[in-house]
Order: sequence, then structure tokens, then C-alpha cells
Amino acid sequence: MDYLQGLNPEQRAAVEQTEGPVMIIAGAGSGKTRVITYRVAHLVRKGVDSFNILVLTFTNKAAREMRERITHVVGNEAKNIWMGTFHSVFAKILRVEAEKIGYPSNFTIYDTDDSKSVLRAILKEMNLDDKLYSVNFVLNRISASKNNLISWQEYNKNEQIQADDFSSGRGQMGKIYEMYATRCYRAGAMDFDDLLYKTNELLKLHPDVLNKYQHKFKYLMVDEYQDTNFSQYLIVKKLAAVNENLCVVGDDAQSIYAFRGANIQNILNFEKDYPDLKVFKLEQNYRSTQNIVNVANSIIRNNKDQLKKNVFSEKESGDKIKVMRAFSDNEEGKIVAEAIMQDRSSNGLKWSAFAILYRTNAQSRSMEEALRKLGIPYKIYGGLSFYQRKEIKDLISYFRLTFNPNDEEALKRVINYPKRGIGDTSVDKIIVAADQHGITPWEVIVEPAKYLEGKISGAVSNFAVMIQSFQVLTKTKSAYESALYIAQHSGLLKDLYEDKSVEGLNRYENIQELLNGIKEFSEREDIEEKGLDIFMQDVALLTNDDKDKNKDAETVSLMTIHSSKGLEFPQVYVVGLEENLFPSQMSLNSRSDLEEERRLFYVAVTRAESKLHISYATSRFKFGTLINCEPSRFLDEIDAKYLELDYTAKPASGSNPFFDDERKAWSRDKQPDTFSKPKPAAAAPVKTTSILAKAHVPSADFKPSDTSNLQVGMQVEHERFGFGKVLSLEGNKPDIKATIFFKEIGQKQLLLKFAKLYIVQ
DNA sequence: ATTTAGGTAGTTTTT
DNA sequence: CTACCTAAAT
Repeated sequence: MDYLQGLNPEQRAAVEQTEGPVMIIAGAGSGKTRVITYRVAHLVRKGVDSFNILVLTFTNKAAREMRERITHVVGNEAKNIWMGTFHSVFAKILRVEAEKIGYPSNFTIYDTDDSKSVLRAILKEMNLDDKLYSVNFVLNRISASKNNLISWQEYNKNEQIQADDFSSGRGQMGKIYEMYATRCYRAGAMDFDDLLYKTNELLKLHPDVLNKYQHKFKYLMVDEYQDTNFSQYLIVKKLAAVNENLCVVGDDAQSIYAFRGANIQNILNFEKDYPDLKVFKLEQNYRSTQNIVNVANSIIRNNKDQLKKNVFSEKESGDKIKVMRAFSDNEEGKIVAEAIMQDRSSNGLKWSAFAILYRTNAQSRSMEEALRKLGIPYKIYGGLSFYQRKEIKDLISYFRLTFNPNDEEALKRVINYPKRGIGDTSVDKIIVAADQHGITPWEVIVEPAKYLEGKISGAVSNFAVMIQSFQVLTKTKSAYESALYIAQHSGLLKDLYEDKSVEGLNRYENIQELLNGIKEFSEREDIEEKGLDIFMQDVALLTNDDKDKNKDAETVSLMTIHSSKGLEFPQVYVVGLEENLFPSQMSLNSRSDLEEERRLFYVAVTRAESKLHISYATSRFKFGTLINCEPSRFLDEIDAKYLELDYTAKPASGSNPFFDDERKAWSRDKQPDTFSKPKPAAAAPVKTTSILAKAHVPSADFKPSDTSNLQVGMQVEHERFGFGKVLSLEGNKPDIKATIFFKEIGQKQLLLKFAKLYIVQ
């Protein structure tokens, strides 16, 4: 039991309390991962069958790292432990049990793009106002409903929900939810939320299934419990109901995902569900200096909703936190880059010791530019995942369609890519026919003569035959052989190969990379079944960091605070501490949202090991306009004795006259002792772009005239461009091109055979 | 059928 | 400003 030696008394107690309900409140940097891995290892060492352990995490990365560490302690036994994200673990279970709830076991997992695409089609069909019914809003609402286990039927019956929707003018929401759910079901597809929602349904409708997994998973652990939603909470509660060997680990102070359904109450109220709960608090921070921990504490103290704890550090008190002020976003980048440059040489640090953390992705640009100017190597984390790239999704859509031809999103994606002469009109016809007959588009494609009137292009049948040939092939070939064959015979590889642009080359390489990944999978010796269908099972659940190659690169790291969670760096720069940015403008309306922003700041601060810098700018470009910024209220909340103000940055000379006032202010108060300024209207736009060229409203009786006799000098009206005068005409009969000067928008060239013009005379 | 231009919205993100 | 999507232009 040597591994127990390296633990402090509280950590050790948490590891050794293997039975019954346990809650571990793990402050930032308190050795949480160690405790979880050792606790699992301890279970195995004590003789618990590793097949009876389930560990749920939030990211694949966390699961993978944990398994590695457990392997170090207990060896190969670690392989038998069920460990993964909620989504991947329950997707695996759903594959086995799907038929019990009416889904095929080869169901497709729709990612967010697929979901949005389904919704876009529905919203278009229903002809709804896209201001009220934006795809993002609608998807969020459906997602929130699913995460709270509200079916579309219940949604439509619930008076409160209906009243809310009607009062906001969105009376069709229930209908949209119904259509969305019905279409996903028809396509044999589950979206991310369904993986949890349908698991709940399965466990509710099939007590035998519930019973089976209750007895399989005798020991449950849940990491990042503060970020679970109701749907996840209920799954855990049900699975743990028999043995009650449930251990949840988390830190309420680091709950930052409420915006996507996480419910902090799950951890705050855990005790109510398990009165004989044992609580362990890990309060010693081993990561950061005392100053950093103290600053973090002084921030989080301002939140009402929290569990009591006292995080402390026994490391040296360390440097004070340096607060830097800049006069613009670009200058903020500059002073941060210069500070990094200097810190590195004076302290002999590596570039990888530094991280720049920001609230929004848009802030990365000014940082990048500044780093590039000084030749500092950096890497931006986050952004588009490998699996979300167009070319990757295209190829994967062929795979998806092969195993689940009802997958409508995959079908729409590749039926005419590469181009094979099946245009939008044909696709629309197919979909309309499918709707009319209550079948899937694939069924129409297979027997076009039966469902479609008139002649249908042979291209459609050829497409169906091709997919069918893939279906036959994949039954016998390995994942790699199948994938390569499909990439070649679909024409996709050729299409990309022929594109010699830089982007095209890149896309081709990405496909090669995917194929290499599949090859590696085919050659693995630890799995028996190596078909492409097996590879495909959790590909939709893979993300960015699941295939990040040179992660130990010698570069400065740039990322949002959200993606920095769980990481640590010796030197951290938190930038953009301004009202309306951090805290975000969207969070200012409710206490709970503002508290989440504060927790986010807490997370940012606690990433730092030895030195923390905080910066803000007094002006910044937002959506193309320059706005004034006030320092963030969070700065005022920090006890001033931990801070060192660095206001040495001067506004760049001779730049924007706008800065004149700032320059005066700067010379007046070089060292202000508070961040609050006499309140000017917050973030008033300084420069407003005038809205030119409003859409022309055509005359009530507007109808296009016959333009075959149009002459130079005539006055005309265009539906959108408004009134104008014909300046010249060129070209011959059907292709006559007119140059017209429009009063509202200026000169335009139009082809008469297309342009709808009314001759005013 | 395909390409391009214009209009618009625009936190945070994993699955 | 810019990335994305839709509608118009070819």
C-alpha cells in the first residue's frame, strides 16, 4: 500500500473510505486526480473486481489520463474498469440495449452541426421568423428540455412552458421539438443529449436492464460532479441505488458550465439524497503560492451560493499579482508579450511555462499579433476540432451512411459530393416523397420508380448502388481496407487530390491522417473486432485533444479560461478584465450568472503556480467599433494588499486622437488606488457606423416591365436597388448587359434577361 | 447547377 | 471585423 504514503491525512481518508456514499470537495490544486486514481487503485487492491467499477469523467482526456495512472499502480487490471465520459459510457450501453427502446444498435450519433442542420431544415419548412427562432436558440431550448428530461409530449402539455413560449412569441417551439425528435428517430440518430436522455428512458422503462447495471457497477465514481446536469444526476442516482457505493468528486467553486445545463445544485444538495454521506474536504493547495491562493479566496468569497471551505497554501508567499493597464486591445497584447519576453529571460523559463487566458476566443487575435511581432512561439488551443473539419465529416458521412443508410444528415452531405449531378432540386424531391410516404429518403433512393413521379436521374440509382456495395464490402474487410476503398470509390479522395490550392492540400493531408488513424485501429491487437463499424461507434464523441500530437511543444499557450480548466502553468496572464467582457455582458442580469463568471475568474487565477498577471484595456474594438472599457468589478473585489499595479504602459503616441482624453487621465492618475472610475455610461460606442443603403422598398404596384426595348437614359426601378437611370447598354440579344446608376446604391451592371426592372419613363 | 455577393449575428464548450 | 449562411447572379 505504498501509494498511500504520499497522501495527506484528508486525501488518505478519502481514498480509504471505499464504502457508502462519499463526497470529496476538492479545492483547486488539491491533488484531486491523485485521490481519484488512488481510490480506484485502492478498490482494486482491496479485492473489488475491476469489472464492477465505473468511473465517469467529463472529457475523454481525463478518462485516458486516469486510466494510465491507475495502470501504473495496479497494472493490467485497469483495463477492465469502465471508465469514460458519460456520453461514451452510455453510448456503449445503448448500443447493446437500443432495440429495447426502438433504436437500431448501429444508431448514428448526431453532433451539434448535424442537429443544427436538422433544425434549419425544419425552421425553413415551417417558414418561421428566423429572428425569433434562431437555430441556436431553438437548439438550446430543446437541449435544455432534454437535459431536464422533458419529452416533446410533456413539453407540449406543460402549461408553464407553453405560456412562456407564447408570451415570447415562440408558440411553435413545441411543434419544432416534436418534429426534431421525430426526424432524429426516423433517421436512427441520437444527438448528444439523447445519449443521456435515452439512457434515462431505458433505465426507467426496463427495470431488468437497470437491475443488470446496478449489479454490474458496484462502485461508482463521478469526477467534476459540479458540472453534471439533471439527466446525468438521475442516471447516477439510479445506478447507485442498490449498493450506494457512490463517490462524487468536485469543487462547487469551479462550476463553470451552467450555460449548457450543468446544475451546481447537484453538488450543493448531494447531502439531501444521502444523509449518511461522508464528506472529505481537500483544502491544501499544492499548486500555487500563498498570494495566488489568497487572491482566489478573496474573489470567491463574494459568491453567496457555495460550500464552506478554506483553501490554503503552504508554499512561499510569492510575488504579488501584477495588474497591467493598457489603452487598447492591441496595446494589451503588446505589454503582455513584452512582459513574457522579459520574464522568460530574467527567470530562465521555457516558453511553455506561460499561458495567456481570456474570456472569449475573439481576444486571441490581438495577443497573437503581439506575440508574432516579437517572434514568440505560441499555440492556440480550442477552435475547430479535427473531426469537425468539412473533409473529415464528408468521409465519415460515407461511413455513417454505409452502416445506417437512414442517416439523413449524412445522406444530404454526400449525395452530391463529389459532384455527381444530383442537385438541390432532386434532393428536395426525394425528401418530399419520403415525407409523403412516411419513409426515409434512403428507401426512396433504393426504389425511385415506386415513389417518384417522372424520370429520375440515373445518378441517384448509381449512388444507391455505390452505397450498397460499401455495405457488402465492410462486412468482411478490416476498418482500414473498407475506409480506403470508400475514400477512393466515392470519388472523394480524387476530388481532394485534384485541388492543388494550399487548403486543398491540407484537406488531402487531413484525410490521409484520418486513414492512418483507422489503420492504427485495424492493427491494434487488444481488440477482437476491427471492422469499420466498430471504429465508427464512438468517433462522434471524439474531440480536439483526443488527437493532439505535439502537446509538449515549446510554446506559449493561448486558450479560453473554460478550456484551461484542469491545467496549470508557472506563469499565467489573465487578460481582458473589463466590465461587459469579464464579467460578460450576458451575465449581468442575474446573480447566478454573475456568480458563474466569478467562478470562472477563480478558475483562471488558480491555474497559476508561481506568478499571476492580470491585464485590462481601457478601449477595445468590438465588432468593428471602438468602445470604452471600464475595469472589471472583479478587480475591486481583490484585496489590494495582494496586488501590484503596473501602469507604466503609455498610450502609443500620435495614434488615435481618441486617446487624448485617456492620455490626460493617465498623466493625472498614474497610480490610482481604486479601479472604479466616475461612472461614464458603460461601454458607449465611440464610433458608430452609419447605416447606409437601407433596403429599398419597392412600390406597391411593382412589376417587372418588358425590357426588350430598354434605351439609354430611361428611368427604371429595381426591387432591391431602387430607382436608377440607364447609363449604357452593351452586348447582343439575349445577353444584353445594362449599366445603371441607382440613386441609393450607385452604379451596377445587370443582365437584362435576369434583372427584374420596372420602366418608370 | 454552381458560384459569388450580400446580410447578419456575434460568450463560454464537451459530448 | 469576420465567419457563416442564404439568396441572387451567372
